[in-house]
Amino acid sequence: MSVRVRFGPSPTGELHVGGLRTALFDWLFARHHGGVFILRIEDTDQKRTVPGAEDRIMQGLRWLGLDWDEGPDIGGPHAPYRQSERLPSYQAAATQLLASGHAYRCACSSERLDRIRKAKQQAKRPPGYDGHCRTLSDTEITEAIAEQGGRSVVRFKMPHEGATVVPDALRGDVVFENRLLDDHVLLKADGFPTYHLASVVDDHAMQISHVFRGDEWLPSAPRHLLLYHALGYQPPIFVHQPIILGPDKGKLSKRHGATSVLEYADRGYLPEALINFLVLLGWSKDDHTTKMSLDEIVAAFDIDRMGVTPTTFDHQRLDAMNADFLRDLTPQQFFDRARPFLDRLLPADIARPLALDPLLPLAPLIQERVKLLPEVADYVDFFLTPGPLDYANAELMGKGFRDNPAGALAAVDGAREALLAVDPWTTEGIEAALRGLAERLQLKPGVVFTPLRVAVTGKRIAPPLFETLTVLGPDRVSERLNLAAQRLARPDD
RNA sequence: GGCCCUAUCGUCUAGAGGCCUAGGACGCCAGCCUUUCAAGCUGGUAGCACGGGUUCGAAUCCCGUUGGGGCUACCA
Repeated sequence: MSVRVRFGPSPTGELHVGGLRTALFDWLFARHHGGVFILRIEDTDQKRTVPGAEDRIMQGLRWLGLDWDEGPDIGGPHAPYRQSERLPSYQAAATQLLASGHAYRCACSSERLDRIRKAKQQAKRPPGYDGHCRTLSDTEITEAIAEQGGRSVVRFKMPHEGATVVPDALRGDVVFENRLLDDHVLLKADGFPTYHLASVVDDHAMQISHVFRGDEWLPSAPRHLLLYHALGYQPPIFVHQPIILGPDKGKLSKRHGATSVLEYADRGYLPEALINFLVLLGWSKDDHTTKMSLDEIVAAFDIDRMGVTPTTFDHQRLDAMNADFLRDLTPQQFFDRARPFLDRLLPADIARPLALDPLLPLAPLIQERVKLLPEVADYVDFFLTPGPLDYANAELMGKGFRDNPAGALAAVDGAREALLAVDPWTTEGIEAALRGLAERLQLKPGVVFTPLRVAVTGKRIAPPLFETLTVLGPDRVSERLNLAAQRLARPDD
């Protein structure tokens, strides 16, 4: 059987991690089996459809590199791939079900529906439609519809007896009592289908072989299965994945911070890290692998190693993974990725385009210090800024020279002098000179180096000192050291 | 309330009756290294929800309890 899977987001908002994980598994499964990955927009709810959402969903998928073989933008053998453009096929299916006696028209008003729902809830009976119109004769229902101003829906005629067995690829057969299922709506009054009808009709039309979806769909799976039977279709293989929980163990929602995929891009996560993290939420390669390239994942991915237990989204783990992937980048790749963030974050007085090439030697040192791309700004701004650095004198003294400007000044002056003799200007030469200085002053290196670090970077936390000085160059170093010396000589300012 | 899913360290997981005095990773703690911060290395902390079965033997199979989650729309 050829593998054909679809991701069917509904354009009602952002693509969040839950949906993304489903898309990822779809994509991986298709790629692993050399199958086809289809993007289908499920916009059957006119009221909730958000303009622009479809574009943003596609942007998110593209950012992750999840490319589709058939979709609304590129077409395909089963176009269109937007459900709002496939209305005739759902209407045809509804007509077929009406004719075969598997469905019936219903003219109940929403007021009546609300009323019976509330009554049933109070009576501790399962809510759901009571089947009022199911028993009406043709003339009666025609009359009722006329009374409602011509509005009607089409409902599925659930069997009152028996059970429906849903085969799930992850948990085996799941049994549902038919009598507990109500006559759900297939075709709404506005002529649009519900998810139930639309997905079944489309999955059949598009020859979908496997349906991956969140397990919140499991309770309605029997409805779908029964629909397949009623329409005479061969059902696909269902794979209901466990859902992703938020840190509070509830269903992941907007409340849990960045849930939109694009927001992860904005925050400086690498797509490869997000993918690696997400795929491990509900799937494992073996008993020890935690880091994989996309190719490795595609090669190893399959249903047999998917889990069934709900998983919690752990930001710390994502961050650690992102840091890990960041370190694997080459210096050039690293800056290429960081550049958009630096453009945005660095002060305007730094000329654009940013001259990052001279900093390339520092990249590995920065890479092992950041978890997210925006943090790079803090490690490079002092290399690029044209003006004097902004810092407090207390910073300059650090812990080693606390309330001791004279001590700090001695260190700075000593460094100025020691550095004068460094030629050529190399990391090794600088290190030798400054270590020599610390020895002469009979102070621990850390004590001596702190004022120097603050003088040249403006901060306590920075890349390693010697490399920083190397890249900064003798002129700027001496300029900054002089400024620091001046400030220390006037402790009151 | 009803129905469905589910239950291994705090988190993600390995485990498909003996290989388990339960393995890996993130986190956390300690030590080493050390010019700040990191990274790295070493070690440590911590778990089979509970109760019954089945079996020579159960984290693994069955039943129940409890916990967690989901669904219960003319939303998806």
